[in-house]
Amino acid sequence: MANLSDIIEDFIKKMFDDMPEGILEIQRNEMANYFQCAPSQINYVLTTRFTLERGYFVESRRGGGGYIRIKKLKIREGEFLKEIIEYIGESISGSEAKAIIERLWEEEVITEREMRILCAAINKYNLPLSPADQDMVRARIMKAVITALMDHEARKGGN
Amino acid sequence: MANLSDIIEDFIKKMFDDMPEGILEIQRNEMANYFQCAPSQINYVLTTRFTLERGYFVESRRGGGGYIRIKKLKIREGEFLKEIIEYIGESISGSEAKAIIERLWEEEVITEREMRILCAAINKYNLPLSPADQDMVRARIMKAVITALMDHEARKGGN
DNA sequence: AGTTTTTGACCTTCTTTGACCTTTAATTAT
DNA sequence: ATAATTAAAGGTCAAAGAAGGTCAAAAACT
Repeated sequence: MANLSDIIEDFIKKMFDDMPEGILEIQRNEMANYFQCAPSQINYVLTTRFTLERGYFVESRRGGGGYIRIKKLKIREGEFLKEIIEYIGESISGSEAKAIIERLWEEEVITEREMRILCAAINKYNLPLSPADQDMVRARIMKAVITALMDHEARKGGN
Repeated sequence: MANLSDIIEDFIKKMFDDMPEGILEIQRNEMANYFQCAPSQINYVLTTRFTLERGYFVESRRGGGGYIRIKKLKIREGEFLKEIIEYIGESISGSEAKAIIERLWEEEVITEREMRILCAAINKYNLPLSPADQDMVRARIMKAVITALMDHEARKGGN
């Protein structure tokens, strides 16, 4: 984990621990200065790690007194899994799939054990197919599993 | 006598001696440089020697700060799950796979939820491939998942 | 002959940097 | 007071850099 983007990502995520509201404001230049990097690297981290699919919403304002505000989204039980299924679509890369699985765990939709099961099932070394087929099969597996989870929840809840 | 691939294999395996967690990270180019070989030879060694069947799990990431992570799976000898993996082999039909999953549930190796997750993952309707490929991919997924479960249990159970 | 290993050319993904741009607030000049 | 200017943010985009991946042909074993 030697790259700066990951370090910045972790740093920001830790800042959320002190923010019970789940809303955080940062100054781009201050942060860039702290990490001794180009300011645009902060944007890079935000656009690759703090996306909607990963459960964050980013707003900002320029000019004097400007800021970047990052909100950690609270999931809406009923629609959360449905949205993820839509996001997955027909094909998904290994790294995106992994991000989704991690998010499901963070949101406590799946257990750690289940996370491991899923990661194993979609790992490219375990899917001996052409890259394009891998992405397609991965999307199918992900959607099937999430659908199964939804069904399970529904049955439990409705009895 | 020993060819380069064997030497690299041994070298990597020795590196595990210093890693009590059984998780190792290497740099492909660094390693290729050390052994004065083509970088792709490292991939060759990984795909032929560090497979699930041999008890390893490989993940990687490209780009700056990229890496190849090799996990030596912790598996207790003589475990029931190991027999199942052998039984699965290279290819398995949907009905056989389903029977195995149900058996795992009956033996309380997996929860009901996990059973549903697995059944969804290996269902033929979710694997848009030729029948032969389906059976092969299904076997891979089953083995990967069972291996992940064994590793998870072994790590949890205080090594 | 058949299988395994080795090599190399070419590809994809992810990160970092920098030059240039836009928006907003604060200050200054009229 | 208002308009013009300056300062203070943040934004964009493309190029360069830093990994790792793939595939098939050639070479070396058995």
